Amino acid sequence: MIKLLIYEDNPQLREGLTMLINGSDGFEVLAGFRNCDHIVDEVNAWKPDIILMDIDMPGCNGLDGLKKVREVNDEVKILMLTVFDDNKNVFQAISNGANGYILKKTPPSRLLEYITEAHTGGAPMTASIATQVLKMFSSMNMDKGEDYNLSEREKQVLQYLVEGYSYKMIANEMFIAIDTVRSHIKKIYEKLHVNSKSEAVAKAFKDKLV
Amino acid sequence: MIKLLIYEDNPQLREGLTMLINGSDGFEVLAGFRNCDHIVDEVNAWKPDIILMDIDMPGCNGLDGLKKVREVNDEVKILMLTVFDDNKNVFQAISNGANGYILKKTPPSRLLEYITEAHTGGAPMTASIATQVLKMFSSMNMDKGEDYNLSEREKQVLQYLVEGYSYKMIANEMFIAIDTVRSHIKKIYEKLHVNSKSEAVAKAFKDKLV
DNA sequence: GGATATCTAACATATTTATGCGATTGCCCG
DNA sequence: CGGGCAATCGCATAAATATGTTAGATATCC
Repeated sequence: MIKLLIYEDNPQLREGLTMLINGSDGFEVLAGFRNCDHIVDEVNAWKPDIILMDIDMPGCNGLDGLKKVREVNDEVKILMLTVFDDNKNVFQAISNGANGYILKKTPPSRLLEYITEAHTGGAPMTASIATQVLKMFSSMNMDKGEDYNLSEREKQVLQYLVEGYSYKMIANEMFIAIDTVRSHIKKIYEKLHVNSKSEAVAKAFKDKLV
Repeated sequence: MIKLLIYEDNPQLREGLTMLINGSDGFEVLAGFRNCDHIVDEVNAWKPDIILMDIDMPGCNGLDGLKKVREVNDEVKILMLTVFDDNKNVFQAISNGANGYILKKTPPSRLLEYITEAHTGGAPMTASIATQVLKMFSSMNMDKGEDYNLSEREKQVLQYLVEGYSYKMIANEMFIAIDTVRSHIKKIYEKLHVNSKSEAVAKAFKDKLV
């Protein structure tokens, strides 16, 4: 038996969801609330498996509720419900530990599937939401800027620089003379078009050389 | 009518998918191939709406195929098929522009739904895949590490350091004496627990202070 | 009023970096 | 075989940075 709490400010929708879910075998709605002002207490009291959480609620909204619950409970699965596939909210919800993100217009049959999936550890999301997520993903560039043709040895030295080593320490770590370290670094500066250690470090981060 | 190409090295599975899909109204499998060595030509010739692409194929695998197609065609929807919800591959596929990522064990009825969703612009993925994606998301921390209580002025100075300015240049930019710059930087080092410019720069990047 | 913090500034000194001009040893490639 | 290049070292010098100590002016908080 999967036990649920519902947070949804619209009474019609709340009742509708409750009836739908209670009318299905293996599901039980423990209670429904119109906002999540006291969600932590409520979760502690009812110990649900799943929470259906509307995003747009007066008072404490769904994202706040999500955060409040996650501060004290990582177990309960939280499905976010929303009317739009709003980029920003999706992102917020995901990084705050939501277990799924589905549109309210999801047909009832699908909703029950989603609940089941969430209960078994999946992360259900409607295809349109998934599109948002994937777009976000590919927009956060994972491409490694330029290459600069650094030699192996130069890459090692740069690595040490990034980690805050002095020339002397690098020489020790690499078993070479400090003057050799200088030589390498001079070459690195040429290749990166910089002329100081901190610029090289900055460039290494920016271009994801490290 | 949704037109598909199938790339799958296992003949049984390829035939099975073809029969399943051709047996359903509104779908048509144009052709099936055992690897994607000539995928660009094939896509140009057949002009499919959707490509079902196995990840694990001998010769040119699914990820390579994905890349090759995306170099010349952003329109066709590509659904990746896989036996495992392998973290690394999911990630690769997503950043290379796949439109969905589904497990082969997906029941036939669902598969057709997924194809339809992809065709209408959605990004179908099975719940277990979505879990992977969400995990990746929350692991790539968007949280701004610590705060370090840098004062306004100190933040400005750090900003200049990150941009590769020397003390002298910073003094000029900020209309203060170079000794004052020194003072600020000393304080910054204390607060960040570092003792060199490049360490401070590195920390600024790591903790997203800039 | 006193404690605390920031911003400002100065002086001294030791260490580190940046730069230039070498040189030798291998190694690969045409 | 000779030319190019990476890797190794040396020396010298100028510039930048790190560290310590001190201190006045201001603002804020209790």
